[in-house]
Amino acid sequence: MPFLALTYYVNMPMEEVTQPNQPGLVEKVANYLREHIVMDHFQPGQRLPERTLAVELQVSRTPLREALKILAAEGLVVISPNRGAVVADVSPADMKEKAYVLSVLEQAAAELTCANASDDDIAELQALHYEMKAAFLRRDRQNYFRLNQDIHNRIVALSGNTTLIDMHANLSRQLYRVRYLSNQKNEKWATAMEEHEAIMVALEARDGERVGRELRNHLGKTWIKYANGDIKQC
Amino acid sequence: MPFLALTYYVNMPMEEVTQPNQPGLVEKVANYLREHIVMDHFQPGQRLPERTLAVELQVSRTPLREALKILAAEGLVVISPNRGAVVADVSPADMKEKAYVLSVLEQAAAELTCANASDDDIAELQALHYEMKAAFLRRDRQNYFRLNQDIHNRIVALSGNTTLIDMHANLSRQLYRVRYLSNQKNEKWATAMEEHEAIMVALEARDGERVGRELRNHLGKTWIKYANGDIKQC
DNA sequence: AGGATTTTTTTGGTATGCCATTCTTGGCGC
DNA sequence: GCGCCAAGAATGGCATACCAAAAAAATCCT
Repeated sequence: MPFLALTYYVNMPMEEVTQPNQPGLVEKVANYLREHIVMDHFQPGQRLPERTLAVELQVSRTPLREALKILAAEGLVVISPNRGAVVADVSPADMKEKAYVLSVLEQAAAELTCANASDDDIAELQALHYEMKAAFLRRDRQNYFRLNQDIHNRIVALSGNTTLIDMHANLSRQLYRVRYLSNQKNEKWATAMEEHEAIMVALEARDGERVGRELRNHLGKTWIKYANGDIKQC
Repeated sequence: MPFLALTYYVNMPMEEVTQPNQPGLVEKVANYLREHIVMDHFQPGQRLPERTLAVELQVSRTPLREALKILAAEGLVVISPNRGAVVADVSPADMKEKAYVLSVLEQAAAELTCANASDDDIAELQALHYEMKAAFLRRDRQNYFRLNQDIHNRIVALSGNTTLIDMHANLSRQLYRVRYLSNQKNEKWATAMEEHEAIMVALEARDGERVGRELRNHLGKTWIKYANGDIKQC
């Protein structure tokens, strides 16, 4: 049975880059490969031979190739001419790079959100924040993670800048695994929670500059530090 | 003769997203379409039928389709399931969005560059800056534009963050036409030049925060304002 | 036996054909 | 005359076949 629905991941942003009303085969294949890559079921550097993969996924080479092109444009695989596709290297250095850019994007989004969001939007963010705090107090890492992602994504979504939103979603996908692992073994959970509190306070005050700064600092401390360690230690 | 080498554009960043050592047919097609799209030889919203385009370009549908997928991932075309590809809308609103994100990325890059670049790198930037000033004094818009782009791209390149560099290059491509037109008819050329002077001074002082701020302000004033006008007025 | 060369095999690149879906248009009924 | 429905035409989606290039393996020569 191909295309098993990977239900064990939580709140991964999918397919914001294009808007396929009814996903075709290429989208399915792309999603499938994307999930397996970001969940590290494929080793970085591993070759992705077209024919064997095609028979495994029970699809033809054509949609597979198109899916690989998409993934290449997203930076998840690297295609060398006449050499085929390999899973892109996800070295700690790469993750740090991407995390840095992500923090920059979220900072910028936060500033826009402070300027543009309605009071109801802010209220909803606060509601989610308190839900997350509840999960924190219950030591419910799963829901904490989900709500945390939701809050960050919403802050970006509220910016109203679709370019920003798409780029953020794309980077977010690529960092999903690091984020997930970071959440599982983050010893400074309480600190992260405090930082979130500060972010929400600044957000309520609509102090865009401050929200952006807190957010960037928060992200930097949470992931970049983690990416310094060996990614493979899972 | 297909694939005429569009030599009339200046210093457009091409193909930083992937690194095809020897460009295959798909890359050629993608480059060709990309150039024509950003140079506005295709109307936004115009359909891109596979068969007719394939015969025009004298290639088969397969590489064409793959090229379109890449362009879709880059945001230049929109592919609807069973509806085909159309040139992505480049409304002033879209351009403003992209320009904003670009300014954010350049700001972040500038901060990294101030921290990481060697003195020689800074010196080279200053050299380019004075070349550009020379072009300004000669009222040589063509070379001014080229050198201006070169300086901005180098500042980003010196950040050392390849993710940032790739994203910047991608956005830069999409904004190429707006930038070009803006350069052709920018009345506040002297102001832009002054801002560039300020940027270089801050860069020499390696004041990352100030460079970033000046840069973002500069970009905002130069393009976002222009994007407010009717893009079609060319 | 070792290395270089040639042959075989694997793999990616491209073209083409068939099928499904969608758009169009002509005809029928209201 | 207007609108709806159906049949045909156009178009995209997918599969397959063939070709070229690169990698691997076997053979031949030294």
